[in-house]
Amino acid sequence: MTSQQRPMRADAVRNRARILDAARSQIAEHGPDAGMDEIAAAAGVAVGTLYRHFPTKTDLVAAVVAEYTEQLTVEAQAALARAKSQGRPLHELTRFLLEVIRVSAMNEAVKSAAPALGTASVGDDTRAAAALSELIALGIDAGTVRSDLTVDDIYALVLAAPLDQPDAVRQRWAQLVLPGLTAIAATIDLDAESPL
Amino acid sequence: MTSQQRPMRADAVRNRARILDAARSQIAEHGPDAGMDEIAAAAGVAVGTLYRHFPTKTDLVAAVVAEYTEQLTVEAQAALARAKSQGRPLHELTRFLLEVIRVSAMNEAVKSAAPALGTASVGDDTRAAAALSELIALGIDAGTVRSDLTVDDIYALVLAAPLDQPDAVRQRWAQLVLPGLTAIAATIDLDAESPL
Amino acid sequence: MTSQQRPMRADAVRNRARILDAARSQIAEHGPDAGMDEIAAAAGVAVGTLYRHFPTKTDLVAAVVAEYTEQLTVEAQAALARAKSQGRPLHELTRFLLEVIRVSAMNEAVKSAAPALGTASVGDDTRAAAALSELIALGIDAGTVRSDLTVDDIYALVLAAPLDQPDAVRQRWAQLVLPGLTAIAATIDLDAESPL
Amino acid sequence: MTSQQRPMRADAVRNRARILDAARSQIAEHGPDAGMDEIAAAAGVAVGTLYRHFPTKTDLVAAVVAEYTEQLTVEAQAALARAKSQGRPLHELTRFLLEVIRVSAMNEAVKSAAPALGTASVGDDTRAAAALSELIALGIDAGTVRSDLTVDDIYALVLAAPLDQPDAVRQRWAQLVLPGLTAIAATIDLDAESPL
DNA sequence: CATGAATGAGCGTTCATTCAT
DNA sequence: AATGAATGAACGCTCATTCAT
Repeated sequence: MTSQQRPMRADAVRNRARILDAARSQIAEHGPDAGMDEIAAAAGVAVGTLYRHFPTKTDLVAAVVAEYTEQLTVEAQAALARAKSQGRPLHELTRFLLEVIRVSAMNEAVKSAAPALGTASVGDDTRAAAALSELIALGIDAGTVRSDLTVDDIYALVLAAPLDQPDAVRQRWAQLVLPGLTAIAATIDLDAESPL
Repeated sequence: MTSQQRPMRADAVRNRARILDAARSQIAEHGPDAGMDEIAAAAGVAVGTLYRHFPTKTDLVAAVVAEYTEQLTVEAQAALARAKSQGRPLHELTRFLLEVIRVSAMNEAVKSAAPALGTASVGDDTRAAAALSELIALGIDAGTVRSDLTVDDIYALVLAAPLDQPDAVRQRWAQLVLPGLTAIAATIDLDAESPL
Repeated sequence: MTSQQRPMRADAVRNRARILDAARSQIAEHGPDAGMDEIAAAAGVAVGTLYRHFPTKTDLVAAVVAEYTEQLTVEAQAALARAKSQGRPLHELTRFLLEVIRVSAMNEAVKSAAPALGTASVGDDTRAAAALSELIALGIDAGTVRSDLTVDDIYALVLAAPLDQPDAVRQRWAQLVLPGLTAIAATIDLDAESPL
Repeated sequence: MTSQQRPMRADAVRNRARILDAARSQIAEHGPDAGMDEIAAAAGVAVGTLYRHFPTKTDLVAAVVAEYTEQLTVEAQAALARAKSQGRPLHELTRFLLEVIRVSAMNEAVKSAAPALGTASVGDDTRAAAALSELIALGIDAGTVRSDLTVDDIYALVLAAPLDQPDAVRQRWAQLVLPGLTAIAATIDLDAESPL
């Protein structure tokens, strides 16, 4: 996949990276309507070069999204590894979500741009899903994570996070949402209207 | 704001309503890129007429969003009224959020379109804010709603709801998120890693 | 076909005509690669106006070609009418071909552009075909036109005429080719190598 | 012209031939818009190599056309040689034209591409002209070829032949056109409207 | 010398907005 | 007041040509 028949030329590699950086920041700044010419200019290359690396705009956005999901995977696997070695799976799950919304801030517009362009959305990465699934199972076994939590729940929360908001808003969002992942949350009766 | 210098002519009123309906459905269907010509055609008027009522596309989208926030206001005031007459503020708050995500489903694309166009976002309606503020206060007094909850929290959650997802996803989201609004949620120590 | 639901606005009619004129001359001058912007500029309108009248370049070229085939039809029908009233069908056929190559000179590049753009080619007009068919029949009956001549032969010759050449070349071409349409031509034995 | 200062390297010779073959087939298949990259790929070389041999696209097309005119020359000289040894110059002239339209079928797109690119057109080859001139003179002396026929007439006919049509159409075209080259054709009075 | 990545003017087309009718 | 034709900047993309490797 990432291997090439021939190694790419050094300048081509550099240009590809610069284009991806430029695309990420331009899309983050101007939304899905960021122009290819502007992305190219921001990358310091001509449009033709951009198109040599990414034949269509959809391809370019897909590549940016892929970079982002790769980050998710790395975070998920690291969280699982820590939970295995040090225990505390709920803590790791919490930390994973906080970390995700942190790194996602720059990628928000990218994420919202993706569906509009027909690109596979965030959350298709099976390696990330496997790691999260195992992490949740550890938490449920430990009795700290609510027993009906699924990987899809995590993805839904990530997709619904206010990633484009300032850090304070995102932190507050986490404070409101994270309790819902704990074992105790499942026991709350919202209709009881009693202080518990 | 909603008052006019002169009463609008009957046909102008009708045209305005038809344009708003058309705009809502076109934006919902085709996203923020719905064209002014298509909206005009769907409304059964010419573009020129559309521009007489809404000088720019941004104005049109703002009007659609305003219609939506008006709905929020109505819901919030009804919830407050019920809480006052029947008690159970947490229940009403919960019900409000569920209702909001229900009516919002049709408006999701509209909401996502708004920021892209520089329109003031959902949540600026002071009447809704007043009602919610009072409702939250009732709940805190009753000891069922978490004591640090604010109106902005509610707006943040609404903005972060997966409104464009199927009903099942939205219901699940509510199950995960609503516990975070209760008094007990504030007592959970996410780092304790104990079953509580 | 040429009727409209509503009569076009006067300026729209004028613009359509100017666009067709400009398209004909630009395509004649620069070949099928004449740019839409240049055509629009030559017509004194903006590109958008051009696209309002002709949604794609193919449509524009098709319209230019249609104008040309309409001319062919008129010529063919006039030739038939004269042959009926005055006799001399071979003379009329000859005159038709000469007239066609005369009016075609300006349209040559257009004709060559048409196939390249997927437009139906010259020669699809059934009214012209009907008139020519009848004209040929008259000539064969009179014993002056070769008895195996068909309408397709005429079209083939028109398509093969050196329309883009100067008038002298086209006249010479006619001198060489027209004898082949006569009854006597069919009697020539090219292999006999005798003076006849 | 075809001589070189230094003999080309063996691989350069091979590359030049492969490029010309590729150019001929690509232009024949995709028309004048065949891309330099595609031609290079079809030739199995990189674009840079293509440009080393032919500094511009026009040069490349000119070379393809030159190859074609070389074929014409060979045919014309062979026809002349046969007419000298065996007599029957009209037969040879006829055969030459039939042969030309046969070999030209593959080159039609090339020919039509040439003018569009500003390349000198077919018919500049003086060796072919000399042979044809002599051949025509033989035919006039024999009394079988029309006495006013010139080499330019032949070229005009070749350029105007429906080379891109199926074989049947081209054969029919020959049947219609060849009589016009005979001595007898010059005697036909198109206006007489008599059966001769 | 060959390679193929980079260039950038130019293309066909779209669409928010303006203005003559 | 409504109409819809006209505007033109901007878009995604192509391709003949150049030049670093």
